[in-house]
Amino acid sequence: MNKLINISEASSIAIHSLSLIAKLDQSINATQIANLTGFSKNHLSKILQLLVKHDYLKSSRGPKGGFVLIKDPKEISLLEIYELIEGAHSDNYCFDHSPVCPFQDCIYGDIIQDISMRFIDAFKKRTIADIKLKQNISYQSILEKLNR
Amino acid sequence: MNKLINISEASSIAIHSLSLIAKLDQSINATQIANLTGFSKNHLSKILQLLVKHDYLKSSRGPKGGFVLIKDPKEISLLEIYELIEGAHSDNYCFDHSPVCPFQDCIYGDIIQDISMRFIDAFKKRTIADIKLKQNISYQSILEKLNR
DNA sequence: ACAAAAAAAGTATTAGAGTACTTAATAGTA
DNA sequence: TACTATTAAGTACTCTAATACTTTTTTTGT
Repeated sequence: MNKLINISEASSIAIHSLSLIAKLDQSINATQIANLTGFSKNHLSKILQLLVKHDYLKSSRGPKGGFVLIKDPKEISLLEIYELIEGAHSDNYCFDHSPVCPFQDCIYGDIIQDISMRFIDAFKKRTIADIKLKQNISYQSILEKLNR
Repeated sequence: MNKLINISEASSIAIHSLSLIAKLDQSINATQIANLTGFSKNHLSKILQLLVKHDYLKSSRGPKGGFVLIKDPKEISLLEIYELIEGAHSDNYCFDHSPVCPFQDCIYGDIIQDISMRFIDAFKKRTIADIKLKQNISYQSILEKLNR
């Protein structure tokens, strides 16, 4: 199944992981995050490395190691994470092929600009702190899972 | 530059080509379309083949060969071409990894559904006939270019 | 010091899009 | 009727980005 919007598994992992880590006041390791979210541990690890390198997370190695958040989740927008992973994006859908495109305006009409704008707006406003755990999933129940 | 919306060069070629062919009452070949639009002739040819196979175009080989439209352009929506090329799309951005995702609702909020709906609506309404040539580009001037 | 755990770094595989090349069909011409 | 040029159709290759896997390094508890 093709996706209309380009959101790679990589950015999905980044946003999920940050949200989860933000809810905890102790460190959590890659295996635990993978178990809780269902992403592959390998891929997840790679993304977490990136988030460490960009100063969203602090990592510690060895037994009892793991990751903690070192930024205020209210200050982390989905957009900045999305762009960190996917790179900056453009809403120019002319493929730069034709110096003399014979068509008036963009053949797609205004829709591309319209929805790009909406997406960016929404992802700029929404922060990691806005993402909530299910109500029946308590901090307690997560900790229990971690220790299995 | 990454694109927010998944529109491959392939669907762009399909929509551009159909629109151009729709404006002509004589056949036009792949080289000519490539010259007018700036797409690579190779890629373009491949896409035109697909459109022939799906009964949007009729092709003829040999000298004076080329392509003509065999459907009413008012009846061809951008959506059907888009989906023909890209495949059916899904707006499920849960990557199907976790049977027990710990998050409430979708972490992205409602934005994905919202803009998917807008996109589909717009692409369903807009047809090949709606795509206009630039005002200063006449049928005549296209024909001139064709014969260079 | 040693062994186990964990992150980090490096390597390999895969899938899809786009490209290049080859084959088959057609029309004009002599 | 055969020859040649032209054009679409078909096939095979390449390149890249995303994801998966493996090895190395660091750390901690005994």
